[in-house]
Amino acid sequence: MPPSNAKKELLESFLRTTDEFFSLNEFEELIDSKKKLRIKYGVDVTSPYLHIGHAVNLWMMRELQDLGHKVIFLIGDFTTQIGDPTGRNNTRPIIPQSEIDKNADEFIRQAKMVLRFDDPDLLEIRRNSEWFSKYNLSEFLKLLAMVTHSRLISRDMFQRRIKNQEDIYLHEMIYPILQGYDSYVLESDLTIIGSDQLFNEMLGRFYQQKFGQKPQVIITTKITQGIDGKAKQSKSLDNYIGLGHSSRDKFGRCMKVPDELIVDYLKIYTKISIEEISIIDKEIVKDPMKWKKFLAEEIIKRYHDEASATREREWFENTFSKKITPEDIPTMEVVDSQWIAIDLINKYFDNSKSNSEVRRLFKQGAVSINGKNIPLFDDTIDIAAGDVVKVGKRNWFKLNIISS
RNA sequence: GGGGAGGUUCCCGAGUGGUCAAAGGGAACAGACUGUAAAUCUGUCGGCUCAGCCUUCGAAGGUUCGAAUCCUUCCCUCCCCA
Repeated sequence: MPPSNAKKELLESFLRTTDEFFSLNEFEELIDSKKKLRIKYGVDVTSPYLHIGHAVNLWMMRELQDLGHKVIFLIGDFTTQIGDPTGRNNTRPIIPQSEIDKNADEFIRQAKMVLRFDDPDLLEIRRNSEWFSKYNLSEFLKLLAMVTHSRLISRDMFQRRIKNQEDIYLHEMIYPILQGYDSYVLESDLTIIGSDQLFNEMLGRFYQQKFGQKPQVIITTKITQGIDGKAKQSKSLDNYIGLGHSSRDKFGRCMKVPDELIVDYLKIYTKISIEEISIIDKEIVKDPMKWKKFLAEEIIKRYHDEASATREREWFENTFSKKITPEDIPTMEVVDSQWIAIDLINKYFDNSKSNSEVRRLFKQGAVSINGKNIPLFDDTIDIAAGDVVKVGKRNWFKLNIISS
């Protein structure tokens, strides 16, 4: 039987962002089976910041949703109490339940930018405390009896710690077992993950087989460097484009991406066709900025809309290329029309910067009013309503004088 | 239980009695340059009533004219042995 068009399209689309299938054959079988798939999407809600890297996985799931498959959005509220040791060279702090709930809400708010949450046939929300909080010890021991110690410590991360003579706490070793068991409980057919989760999800396959279930297919996705061109995107390095960022920030952050990364970003983070990207790849040296803006617009279109994309591009061009003071800047209301320069700026920053820091800004020539540089922080200046103050590259505000 | 190493400014990491607000790197910020919030270059990067003063080097005491550096106690982290 020749592959259907839909399947072909799906595979092509998936190949673009897939690192590895475990296995491709099994995946194709799943698609061919015409079965409504259950896609496990397990979430660690330690910190609720989704970036466009996470969203790569979400978009793949969204594609499956659009074909009628169902995402099981699994909040790992129980396992979060343990803390996933993945990628950590030290033990993760444990966060309280109230925090977990709050984070889960925020997480969902962001995931909604990609996944459909509106149809219970396409998405259901579960929590693994449902089964683990009342799980009994003898059952648990049976689970443990199925896995050997050497299998668990074969994990690269554990190996690293052993090599460095660092501690491995027992609950950390249990974590993969619990995550794996989730797959069995949810009868997962498929899960789409970062490659760092591979070991845990492989245990899912293991347990499913042990319990007579068909093992889930695992798809790991490609990872690109962060916007600083270094490590992968992360909150702590602040080198990510977050789903929670405003469209303006998304645009700016895209512009921060090193030129060399533009093509990779187009491949992974947009739906621009591969053919078109290969043309861009050849063109790009001539005018990297043009294509970086293009990338930024595409990304904003994906999470917001076309109008925002255009608006932010224009804002960026006007503000940074043409150096036109933007229209939509905050207004600061003041009473007096005569100020010591530094007091005015301090008022704007509202104690978020120290006096020394603000003085430095003056010294470095970062402060201007209506385009005229104010070099001395202790100058007395006369201001009028409508005056525009600029501090550094990205801070502007307008003055409004109110009568007391 | 025994032995050893260590806790330095946002991060990494030098510094072992004065020349230390503390090297170097990273991050960040500013300026220049640029078609980019890329790259590159330069500068800044504890606080203040700022050419001076004040507070920092896990905590508290002590020695000294003078301590991040020496001593004492305490707290914490890591490693080894049993």
